[in-house]
Order: sequence, then C-alpha cells, then structure tokens
Amino acid sequence: MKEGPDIAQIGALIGDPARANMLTVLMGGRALTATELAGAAGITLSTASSHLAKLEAGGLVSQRKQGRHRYFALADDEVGLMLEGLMGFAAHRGFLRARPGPKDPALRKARVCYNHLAGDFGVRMLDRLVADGHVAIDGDDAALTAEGEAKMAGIGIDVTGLRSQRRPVCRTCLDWSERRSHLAGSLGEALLSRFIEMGWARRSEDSRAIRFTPKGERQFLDLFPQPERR
Amino acid sequence: MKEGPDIAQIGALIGDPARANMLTVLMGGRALTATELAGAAGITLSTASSHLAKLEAGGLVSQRKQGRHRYFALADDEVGLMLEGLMGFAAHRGFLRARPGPKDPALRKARVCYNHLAGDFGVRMLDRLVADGHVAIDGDDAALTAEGEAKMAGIGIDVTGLRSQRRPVCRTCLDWSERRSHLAGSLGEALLSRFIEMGWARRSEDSRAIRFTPKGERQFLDLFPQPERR
DNA sequence: TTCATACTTCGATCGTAACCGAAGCATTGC
DNA sequence: GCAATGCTTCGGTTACGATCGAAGTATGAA
Repeated sequence: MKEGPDIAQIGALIGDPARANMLTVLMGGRALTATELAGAAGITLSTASSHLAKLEAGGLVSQRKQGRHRYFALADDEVGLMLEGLMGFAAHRGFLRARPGPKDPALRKARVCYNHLAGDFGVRMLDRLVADGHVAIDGDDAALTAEGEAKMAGIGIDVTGLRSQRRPVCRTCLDWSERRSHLAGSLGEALLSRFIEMGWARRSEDSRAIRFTPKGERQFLDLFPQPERR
Repeated sequence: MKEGPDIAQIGALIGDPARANMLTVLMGGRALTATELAGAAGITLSTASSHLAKLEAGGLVSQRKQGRHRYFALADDEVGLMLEGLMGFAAHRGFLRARPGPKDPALRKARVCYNHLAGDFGVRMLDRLVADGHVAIDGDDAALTAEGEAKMAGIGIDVTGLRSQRRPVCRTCLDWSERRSHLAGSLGEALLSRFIEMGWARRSEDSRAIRFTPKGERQFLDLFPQPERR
C-alpha cells in the first residue's frame, strides 16, 4: 500500500471486453463514430456511449465533434504504444481473441499501429534505417541522423516540419507479431502517410492490415532493401 | 473483429485493485508468501489466495513451494517489463494511487505494513535509528550497525537469530502516508512483535491500525525520542 | 501422536458495473 | 417551422466477481 502509479485504473479500463474491442479497433488509426464503435464491439449505442465516456475520462481516447458526428480516436501516440506493448505481451502468452483467421498473415506482413507501419514490413524498415545509419537507436530512444534526414527529404518528408511539433520525431514501438521494434513517432506516421499518398499501399477497410500494391511493394523494397532471407 | 491479441483478459487481471497492489509489491522483485501479499493488499488470506490463483492461471505470477510456505513472484522478466510499461504510462498520466482518505487518522499514525510498523510512528522510528547511527542506509539497502545491535539487544531482540533467517534483517519500505521510508525486514517485524509482546501496542481487530496504549506510547517515545515538532 | 502454521476450497453475501430501452438534447436538412 | 440523425443521460435489471468466515488440506514442529 505504497504511493506509486495506479495500474489498476488503467487495467480496469482495458479489462472490459467491450472497451478492449473498441481500443483494438481504434489501433487501426482511424477516427470512428460512436455508432461504428458500438457495432464493432457488439453493444448498443447507449452502452458504447457510456464506455466511451469512461475511456475519455481516463485519457485513453479523445473525441472531435464534426457536425452531428463525434469522431473518437486514441488520445495520442503514448496510448498506442502502451496498447501495442500490452498486445505484444498478450500475443506471446497466447491470449488471442480467436483462432488466427485468414487475415492473420496479412496482418503479420504489414499493418497499421495507430498511425505508423507495423508488422514484418515495419520491422524491416527500421532495421534497414538503422543498418544504413539513418536512424540511431539508443536504448528506447531513437534519433534521425543527418544522412537519415537527407533520405527522408528524398522520399518527400519535411523533417524540419516534424521537429517543430511537440511530439517526438522518432520512437521505437515493440511489434507484437515480430517481437522486435518498428518505427513510431511523427516520422513513423509521416512515412506511412507518404506510402499511402504515393499509392504504394492502402489501408484495409475492415482490419488493421495494410495492403501494398505489387508496384508499391517493389518500390518499398527498393527504398529499404532487405538482406538475403536466412 | 476476431483476430489479434486479447488485451481484455490481461487488463481485467490487472484491473482489480487488490491484484494490482499485489503485482506492484511483487515488482520489488522479492518472492512473497500469500500471507504477506494479503497484508500488502489489505485483504484476507482467502481472498488473496483466490486472486493469486487467477494471476497464476493468467501466467503473471508463479509460485514456488518451500516447506509450508508458498512464495509468489512475478512469472518472468516479461511480466515485469509489461507492468513497468503500464506504470510508466500511468505515472505520466497522473494515475497515482489515491491516498486512502484520512478517514482513519489512526492508520496514518501507526499501522502494520506486512508485518512491521508503518505510518508516522514507523517513519519516526527509522529516522531516529538512522540519526543515532544504529541503522545505516545506503540507497534502498539498510544495515544494522554494531551500536544498533546493542540497542536491539537492550530491547530484547536477538539479532543473531534474525540473521540466521533467509530474509533480510533490515529493509526500507516507502510509506504511502508519509512519503518517507520506514523499517521493514525481519528486524522491522521483530520490533513490532516486541512492542505488542510488551503490551505497548496492539493490532486493531478490524483494520491495519496499530493502537498504542498511553504507557506504551510514552515508552516508545522514550526509546525513540523525537526532535521538536517543526 | 498432537498441535501449529500456511494455504486452499467452499458457500454465501453483497456491491458494482455492464447492459438495454426510452427519453432527452443537439445538429442538420427539408 | 418540422422531421431525421447522432449521441447522451436516466432508470431499472441483472450478472459477475470480490469479499469473508469457516472448514478442509498439507507441511513442519513438539
């Protein structure tokens, strides 16, 4: 009974299946309406509204009014990182919601983690960036090097713009399917946005999967060449 | 909606305050008995046993039988890492454990913490011991000095007997009500037992409060004189 | 053996929170 | 203006699980 962080409140927020489902869906990075989230969680609108109010009070989600819609999203990157960490732990322990369905391989290959690229592709991208000296990793911290900044400019990303935000540019995020880190932070978000913008990949409508077009995949691998398969 | 890790189960395990308290205590790295964990969480042994069974089934803690004791500890490093992540998130968000309201001033004055004295009296006792050179504090570790051993002998505590146990003789324990350390370990336990044995104080039947008799309080303050009130 | 300690299991109570439907606001569109 | 949509709030029901005491089991000590 000492002072300290209270993990019980957060655990309780995540511990309800309906809320956990909502949060998992929101990990897809899109802002969704209360009605959509209610459908995803399999509960009525009134119940969903009550849950969302609790999640918002707990600082896990935020809402943005737009017309007569209210769009809910994860409050910020930290929530996404925390949830991905929990998911990694859960997945490794066999706490799966159901048998891995046909979508599972696609999810493992490339998926969105709140707002950045995760899965095999996400991990490989960070590996490449580190191997090429574009990103320097120091423990949990990561930083973009001068060469890395040049590379990003070549892709069409304005790093100085990213730096002006309050958010960290580079962060590592532990990938639940790969059990290795991928790139988060505002740069991670910018990269994924850029891939989609250039038509290399697009979000799946009904899951967190990111689907690369054949041409997009080639260009991605060109940009982040992979060593020989072991 | 059917793929992916299930964070709800883990969240629910952590979401109960009693279980969260146990896990937080176990983050200290020591293996503790069910009785000790029950005390730390402020619940009865039977309730604690039920919680521990759930935590074990969920793979968060493991138990090791040793004689008639069962020592519980976090299952492995990953659990610790996951909890640390949650704690970091919680702390950053200001989810600090509510200080149980001062509805019971007796609890703040003196109470049992596992098996040793906590609260105002516990903190003052350790302060005095350190100021008099009877206990040496080095970071989180504490040790009884030669003079301290003599003082304990005067109180009627056989320190060599304590040393023969596997448990540490001296430990510090951060007091939630005082935000400062008090003395734990086998010596802390022995001191509290001795106070009760000598009739200076007795445990409350219905709470963790320790109630000193007027005479007992005088003798306690005689043994551990307090500086002028600030 | 008998007693004591440490813990688990059982049975029952009780409080809380998840849930839904209906009613109440708010915003948009006609 | 009125109707429709999107969401919140309220009231009432229900179910789950946290809790305790008591009884049961296992281990060690006398």
